[in-house]
Amino acid sequence: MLKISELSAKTGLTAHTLRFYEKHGLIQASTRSESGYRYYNAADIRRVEFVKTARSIGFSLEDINQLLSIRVDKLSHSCEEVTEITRNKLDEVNGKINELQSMQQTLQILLDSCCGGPERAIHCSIMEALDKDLFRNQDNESALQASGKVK
Amino acid sequence: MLKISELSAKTGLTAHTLRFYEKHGLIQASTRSESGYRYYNAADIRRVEFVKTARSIGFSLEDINQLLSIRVDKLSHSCEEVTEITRNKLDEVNGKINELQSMQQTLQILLDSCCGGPERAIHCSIMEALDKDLFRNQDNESALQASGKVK
DNA sequence: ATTGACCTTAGACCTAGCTCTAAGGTTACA
DNA sequence: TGTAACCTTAGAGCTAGGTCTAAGGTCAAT
Repeated sequence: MLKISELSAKTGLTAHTLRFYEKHGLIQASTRSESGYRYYNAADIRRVEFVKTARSIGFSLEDINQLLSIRVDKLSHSCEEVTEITRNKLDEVNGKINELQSMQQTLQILLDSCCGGPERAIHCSIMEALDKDLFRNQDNESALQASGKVK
Repeated sequence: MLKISELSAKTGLTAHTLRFYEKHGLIQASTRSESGYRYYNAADIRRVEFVKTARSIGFSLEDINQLLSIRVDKLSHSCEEVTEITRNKLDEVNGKINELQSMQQTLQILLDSCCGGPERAIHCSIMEALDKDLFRNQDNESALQASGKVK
């Protein structure tokens, strides 16, 4: 049975975070001392590790709550339910990657278009691009190329 | 000279957002009526469009504040300053993409490892993987493959 | 018995970028 | 003159996941 600071040391999660997870229904100390101290047994600890692992993969606390309710009663749940949570998360991650890759491309085009030197910014092609709003549509690259700013 | 609702219609930003940007020093209505109504002239509008464009690329409001202070006095600033802001943003975006791609890989491996069917979750390989903490290090794929869960 | 390290709770604070509400003043049109 | 649609401000609320504080109780070692 571990006290909260010992569990904190074992898991790398702060005592604050452990209490926060408890408040949100993710974990629990199945025993409390008379004075109210939390004591975590082996099963409690495994549950905390599960949460930590799921969190490190990127699952939200809400996702994890769902996964945990499957975990405590696996007979009543199917692999399909687990894969659905996982697939939803993957879709979300893929969506974010696409957004970021779009930003990445635009930023790279901007960088390629500018000399980047000590010249005064009076004709800086990045500033011009932002001013001319070459990004109204998805056609950034061709718009910038048409503007003659890409090397 | 546009009133705030007209500028809102023109830019697609809400009046709330325009006031919010003003509060954060990004934009301004250079004229106010006697009763306090904001009136935006052509230069004000171009500045708002600049902010909107920069925002759509992913620059933070703080980045945009820096870009704007360059924009109003280009003679005192260099292309180098502009590219530094842009490069920092690109680095940040690349960092996020890397994180997300790592999640993506892990989630894909999990999905590949599970039947995803109506079977009871009692031996679900995703649940097992989360329980066994196969993600303590970066070696996710080989750990999962070693566990024999990848098809 | 005292000290210092630990534990408890409720609740405030943080980020970033909005989004909305309340309470009231202004303007345009019928 | 009425009323609907607009405008103003200050400030609260939202998301997500913590992070921290205050005020106080407990425990172990000296």
